[in-house]
Amino acid sequence: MAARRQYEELSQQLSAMGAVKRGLARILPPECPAGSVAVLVLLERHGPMRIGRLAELLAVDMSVTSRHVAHVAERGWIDRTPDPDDRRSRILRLTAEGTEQLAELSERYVQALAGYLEDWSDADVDQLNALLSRLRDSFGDRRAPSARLPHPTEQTTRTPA
Amino acid sequence: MAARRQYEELSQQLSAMGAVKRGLARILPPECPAGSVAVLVLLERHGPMRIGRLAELLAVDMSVTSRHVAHVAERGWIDRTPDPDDRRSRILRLTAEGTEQLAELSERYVQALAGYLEDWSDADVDQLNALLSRLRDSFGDRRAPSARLPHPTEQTTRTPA
DNA sequence: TATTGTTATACTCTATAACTATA
DNA sequence: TATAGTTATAGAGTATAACAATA
Repeated sequence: MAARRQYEELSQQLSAMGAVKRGLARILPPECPAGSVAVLVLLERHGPMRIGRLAELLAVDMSVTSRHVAHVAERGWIDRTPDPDDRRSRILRLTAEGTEQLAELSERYVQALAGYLEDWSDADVDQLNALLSRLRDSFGDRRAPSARLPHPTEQTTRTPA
Repeated sequence: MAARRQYEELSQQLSAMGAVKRGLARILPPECPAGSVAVLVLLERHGPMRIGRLAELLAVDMSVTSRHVAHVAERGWIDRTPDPDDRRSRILRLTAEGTEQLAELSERYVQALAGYLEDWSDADVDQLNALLSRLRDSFGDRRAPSARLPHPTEQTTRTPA
């Protein structure tokens, strides 16, 4: 349990992260906004999955996920095959083009970060990664790359009907 | 200079911060979205200023700042008095109502963070604050609470005419 | 002419709610 | 009836560009 002043500063720091995110977003190609990147990355990390699972990992509503997925599917970066176990669903899978796009994106991110963070040590970056991962955990987000124990009360990311 | 894998993870962590920001945004009253909070906080920390300076601190375009400022001014949280030195500008200043609103917001943030981060130590929060501050610095953002040395090449936050 | 600020327009990301198809 | 997914609509945040007033 930390002090009031620390929390005030943290809320400031978090709201200021917008500038950092915009800095990273600027390096993306116009056809591939941040939402698309997130879809591609999660499909690579976790393998093929249904849209509901993806929404959970993204920690956004399924309706949002549906639009991001439509965007990347239109560009051929993923395909959607019927789920044999449940015909309401389709299985999302990265295509070869998607994998290629992802490699290109990763290259851009790494280049940009290497430029911005040239004076950061290995340990600094590790520490920041670890703290951010823990922060997301504390906020109840269970997205990669910090997958954890499944919770007994699995919350849905769904608009309540 | 860190390794490729660390940069890839960091870009992931940063994009995942959206969930944390949404978690914090949900505690705000409907009349006072995050953009308004940022304006109020900066006016409290830095004192009265013009809109151009505020845009710089917010690290967003002046057009965006103008809208946020209009929002908080309409609600009486700031006032705008003509700048005697330059009649194109007005000086933005927190009102008593604004200060009150800010106290209420601060309370909400602290409560929320204390809840989310109950198992974080003092030192953990300090460390995260320090790393986030440094991260913003590395991305060239000069917003509070990590004000630093002024740069000789003061970049504008302005749409290029 | 250049600068400060405002406004119009457009785009991304998000949530809520209504809807379709299947379970 | 309930669930998986889609679509329509709305709102916040942002940027670009055109504009007004002043320097």
